[in-house]
Amino acid sequence: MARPRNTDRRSAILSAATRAIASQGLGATTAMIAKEAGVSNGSLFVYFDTKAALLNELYVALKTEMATTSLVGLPAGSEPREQMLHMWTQWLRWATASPEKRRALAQLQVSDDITAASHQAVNSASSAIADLLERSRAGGPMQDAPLGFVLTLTNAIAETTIDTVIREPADAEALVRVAFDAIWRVIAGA
Amino acid sequence: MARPRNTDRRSAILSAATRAIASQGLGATTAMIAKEAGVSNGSLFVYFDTKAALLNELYVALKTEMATTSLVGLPAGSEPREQMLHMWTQWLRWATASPEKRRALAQLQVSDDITAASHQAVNSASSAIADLLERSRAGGPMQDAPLGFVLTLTNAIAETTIDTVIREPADAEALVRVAFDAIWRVIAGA
Amino acid sequence: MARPRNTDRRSAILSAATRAIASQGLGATTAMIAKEAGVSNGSLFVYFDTKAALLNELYVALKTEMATTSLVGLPAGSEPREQMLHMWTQWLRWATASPEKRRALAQLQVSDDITAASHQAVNSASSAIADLLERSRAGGPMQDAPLGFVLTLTNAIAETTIDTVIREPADAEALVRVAFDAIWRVIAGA
Amino acid sequence: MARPRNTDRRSAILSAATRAIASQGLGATTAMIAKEAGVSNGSLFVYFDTKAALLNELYVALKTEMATTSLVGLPAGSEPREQMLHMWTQWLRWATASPEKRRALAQLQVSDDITAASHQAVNSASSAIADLLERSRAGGPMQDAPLGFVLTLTNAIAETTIDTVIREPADAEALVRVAFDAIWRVIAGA
DNA sequence: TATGAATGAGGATTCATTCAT
DNA sequence: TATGAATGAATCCTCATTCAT
Repeated sequence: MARPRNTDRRSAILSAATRAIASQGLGATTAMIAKEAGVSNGSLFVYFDTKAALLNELYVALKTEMATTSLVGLPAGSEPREQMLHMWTQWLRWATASPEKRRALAQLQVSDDITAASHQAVNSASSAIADLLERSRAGGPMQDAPLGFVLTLTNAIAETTIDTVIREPADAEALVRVAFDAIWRVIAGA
Repeated sequence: MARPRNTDRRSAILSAATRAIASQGLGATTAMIAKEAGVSNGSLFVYFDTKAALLNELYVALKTEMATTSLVGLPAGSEPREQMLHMWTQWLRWATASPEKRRALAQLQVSDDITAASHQAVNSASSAIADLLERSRAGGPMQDAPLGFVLTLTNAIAETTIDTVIREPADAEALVRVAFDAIWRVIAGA
Repeated sequence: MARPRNTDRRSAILSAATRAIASQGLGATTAMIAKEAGVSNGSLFVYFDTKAALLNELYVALKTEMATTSLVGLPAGSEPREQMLHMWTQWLRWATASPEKRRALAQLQVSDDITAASHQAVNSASSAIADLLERSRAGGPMQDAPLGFVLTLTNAIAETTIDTVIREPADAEALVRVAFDAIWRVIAGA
Repeated sequence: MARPRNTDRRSAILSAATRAIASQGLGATTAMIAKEAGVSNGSLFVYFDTKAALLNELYVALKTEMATTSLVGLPAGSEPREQMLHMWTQWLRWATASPEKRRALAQLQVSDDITAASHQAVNSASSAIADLLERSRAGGPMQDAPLGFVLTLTNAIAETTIDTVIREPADAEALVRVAFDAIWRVIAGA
């Protein structure tokens, strides 16, 4: 049952789940999600074996989308700092343009339902980001730390920034610049 | 008169809740918690009106304990960096010594059951930390950012570090040092 | 499409509730009612949002049935006394034929769970009875009393009679006749 | 444990139960009642073995008080109608002066917790009333009906009247007179 | 005797999942 | 395939009653 024809329905459900989780948290019921998707209760289980399966798939989809979007139009030949800044800007654009996706993702990230496999899948999906990070930290104070740590760290800072911006969009621009400088200091020193 | 209300029981429940939440997540049932505390199902509700009330109290207790412990023996006259380092060390010591408290706290932090009042209570409990942060960033690149942002940012970095250390305690010492330098770079520049 | 919602099931639950309440009182649990109806615990809540909702619906259904039955075959052109006697006879027939309905109704009538709306709904359902009562008391000693009072009074006498008849069916016939005369004396004098 | 010294406490509890039941219905918890009585939870069970025991005792006490009060100052040598009128007046005075007792009694009367023994006890307590009723109906249309039936019937009419008066005290006086005439018509004819 | 802490058997309700149509 | 009715285990919480003090 895991992959029937109608792709629209699948994504309708995933999209509904995003909205439901953003507003109700992980406690959003499958009934709510189905209703939000304009689909029957039972249909949800035609497309996803389990609520957990839905959650995992949504997590991977959201995180992958985020990674992909962040890399769109990356200036190929530029310096790492330039590229990081580009990524950072894209990332924030995505998150502020889709606050519901961001909120849902934040919830999913800490859920016990997300399997190690999903976390793994996401990691490999963001290998391009990892590469960029690798190049950015070369010769810097973080060069000997585990790459995973640097990744998570960057992610944590980014998410904190995003959440602050979403909550108080007043001085967003300034804040975003300050935050990028902070990230760069973390990764590349000075 | 009557059997006096047993303060041990209260803390037994809080402590059991910590363990249960650390291992089962916020879905840990009141029955589990009561059993783990060696207390009857109904007794839990003698001490806490509601599961949410228990969660909130636990959150405040844990976070306050973390803040208090981090400040124990703070070298009064020293430079901000010295003091931050001290706090950082203490913080990590607490977290690594009590991984269950750390895990429970991580879950509680994102729970919808935690009221604004509890978050407020915690904030005021950690005002000393805020002060230290304020002094540390003076004249640095973060001096104009909202203090709350700097606080959350520091917190995020710390927690990421702690989680990594807990997961892979191999090169803990080195990692901790690297992470502190990163934090200092974020807050104070250079 | 899907399994159509079974109307029998609804009435099975209502009917089971009647029996359960007749024998156990309003404390009859939803579990008992569901079991008695040959339905799962959860199904009860598919048909009734709440135990209180079930109770209210049952109350209205029972009282309406009682009113309707009492009016079946009412001799249209007859004198009020004739009509009242007819109603009285039908009423008693219904009550003695369905002692469980009568007992359940007695309990529901005094329940705090029955809303004003339900009481209202019942009132309008028994407007034909009210009309008959109005005609019967015309020119009699009760002509200036509030109609609601006369209605409740009649109801109280009827129910007392019914309960006595159900408890001791020995001289039912005589008792019923005596009681009717009493009612008529109350309403119409002489 | 059924009858310890301190009579004040006993009656404090009974009185508290009256108030609690009047306002909360039979669902009033023993905790509520104890608190209302200014007595500890556990003490209630020193005086009454069981909640049901408390309820039964309260029922008997209330009903007995009602009967006794109704007979105070009964004009000894008068005609039955005169005596009935006196009783009726006293009864209504008691009920309107103590609406909480009346409300509690109404609830208790239909409770499954009240044993047959309690109902029996009440009957014998109101034997004087029964006597009066017996004399009143002599030679009338109710002379051959079971005495118990006539008693319950009278009671039902009285209670309906009381409830109406309590609910809408506007034309109380007129209503009370009309109702008495109705009762007398029921019992003694014309 | 008086207290109120402690108990644990329920009780109403929810919800992921199954299944008849 | 799509539906939504049906399920029943699981959950939080209540409350009469017991018992240590």
